[in-house]
Amino acid sequence: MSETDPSPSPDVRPRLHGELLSTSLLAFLKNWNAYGYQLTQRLAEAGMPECDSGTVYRQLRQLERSGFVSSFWDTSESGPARRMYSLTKAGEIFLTGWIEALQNYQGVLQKALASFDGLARDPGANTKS
Amino acid sequence: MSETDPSPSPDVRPRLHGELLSTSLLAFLKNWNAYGYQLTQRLAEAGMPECDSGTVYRQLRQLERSGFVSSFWDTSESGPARRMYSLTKAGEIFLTGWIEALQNYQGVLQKALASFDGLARDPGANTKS
DNA sequence: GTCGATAGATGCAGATTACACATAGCCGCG
DNA sequence: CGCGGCTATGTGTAATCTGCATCTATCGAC
Repeated sequence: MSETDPSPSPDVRPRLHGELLSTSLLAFLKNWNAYGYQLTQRLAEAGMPECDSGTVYRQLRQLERSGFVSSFWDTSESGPARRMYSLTKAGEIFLTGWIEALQNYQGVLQKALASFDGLARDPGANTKS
Repeated sequence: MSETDPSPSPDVRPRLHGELLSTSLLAFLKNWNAYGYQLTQRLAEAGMPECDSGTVYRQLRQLERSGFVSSFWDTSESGPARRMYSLTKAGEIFLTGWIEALQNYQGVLQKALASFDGLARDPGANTKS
């Protein structure tokens, strides 16, 4: 009971990044072409915590390297040139696969949380197998 | 339409790791004490793709360092000693926060996917601001 | 004693990240 | 005109994380 005090307090806030970030970008790019700055703002609005813009730009470049998005320079508007991104077919396929995997993951979480909810007994003698 | 051929073919399968892996472990440990080997198998059964056992062990040690789980050596059964893990209060709190963040993330995804679904028009003239 | 299954851990090369900082174009203001 | 601020993108670096292979050790069967 006494070790519920992690003095180093290591980042108790969940961070959404990695695949979560890149798939969010892909999702935004579905049905909508946008550039990095825009996506960064949109992500922040949507409630993504602490989205570093540098990371967003690098992720976009990597998504392009992976063939999931394509880009071109847009100089039609005033201001600095923008790199407009759009989702490719491969990106769409990847996104679909990810959403499936995510639903599976959620199912795992919920099943794990629901099992043994009130009856937690000997771990070695569970109902499985 | 012709660039849908990424020659390097970069891993088109979504991988669940990082926070997804660690939170799955936490979820399994809620209401259930277990050791690494068991969790690795459970994860694989649950459909987690490609769960490297080395990574699982390392994640567990790190979760312990973070104060989200605690462990002790269990030598009661026959066979090699097992390191039994259980969720701490901090781990529960973290897990709860993660689930909230995940639901938020899913909301972001779905909103992003739903917007402009059939009416994708000029990206510069969207309804936002 | 040897083999296989169980159980956990580590070394290493490569990838990924957060943070800070750098670049450049445009706008308004005095 | 000069200057600061906002837009927009990019990079350097240290720290972290990952997958794969490999290693140790215990036990039961033969």
